Amino acid sequence: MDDTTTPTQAPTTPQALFPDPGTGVEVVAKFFRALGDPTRLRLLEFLLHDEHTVTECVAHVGLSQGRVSAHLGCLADCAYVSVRRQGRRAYYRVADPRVADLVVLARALAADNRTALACCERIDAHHH
Amino acid sequence: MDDTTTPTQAPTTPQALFPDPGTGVEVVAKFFRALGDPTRLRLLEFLLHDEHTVTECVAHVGLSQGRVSAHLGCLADCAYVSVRRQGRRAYYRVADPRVADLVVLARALAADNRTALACCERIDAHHH
DNA sequence: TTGATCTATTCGCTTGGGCGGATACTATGC
DNA sequence: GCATAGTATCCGCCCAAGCGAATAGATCAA
Repeated sequence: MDDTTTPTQAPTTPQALFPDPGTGVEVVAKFFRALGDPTRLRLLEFLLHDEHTVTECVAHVGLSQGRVSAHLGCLADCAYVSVRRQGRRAYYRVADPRVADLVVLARALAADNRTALACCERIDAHHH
Repeated sequence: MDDTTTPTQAPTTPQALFPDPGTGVEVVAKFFRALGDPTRLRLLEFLLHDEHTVTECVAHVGLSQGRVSAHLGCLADCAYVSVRRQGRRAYYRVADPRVADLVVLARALAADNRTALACCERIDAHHH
């Protein structure tokens, strides 16, 4: 699905910092935010290795089926994962190999500063 | 899935997927979450090019001084930026060159799927 | 068909965290 | 000394979004 009617990029954003300023800060922030939830990040890393059904993901993260389904849908919306439907099952997997690069890079950075990160109370990885 | 055949691995986390599984999912998610806010992402990209004082950042994003200071503190806690104090001023800048790589990679991925991303209502980049 | 299984969506409930405004603290200038 | 500029922290307010439970569809098995 491509927006053939619109020109190459949106003329609305006032900043021209990056090669494609058409993708606004809001959208990129939303993209990052998708990985800002521990459950979704755990699911994504689970799907980096093999494709899995929703039920398998539920068993892996231990949350309610509805929640897991919504999280997977979110990851799919953000194109972190793709879905393959077969019968009544849905098989999710990581679509783009660059996703793994992104996670590895972030993990490397986070690991180098994990002490300071863990102490940061301004963001409290909200979980029980 | 044959997770029943669990070979002896990390005692705390059930997954041994990455070189450093010691850095938990919670911490990495917190790391991503720091960039999940449009204001912080805008500030980070502003600081990718040159170092800037808090006042300059306030002028750039147009929010209250207290908010901007807190955001910069958050970015510093997560080691995205470093601070240099001189007199009564604080100069912030991006510390690690890998941070630029991370942003560029994420922007490339987000740009490739910006249409779907923008339509994702499960995450509503919460901003007026 | 009927019933079981698998997935997606909706609904309250609750909390994390962004916001401005007020305030505290420190360094410079007069 | 006092005033001002620059920064950081605190305090309510309020909404995005995570959670489980219930429910709705859709597919397979008998």
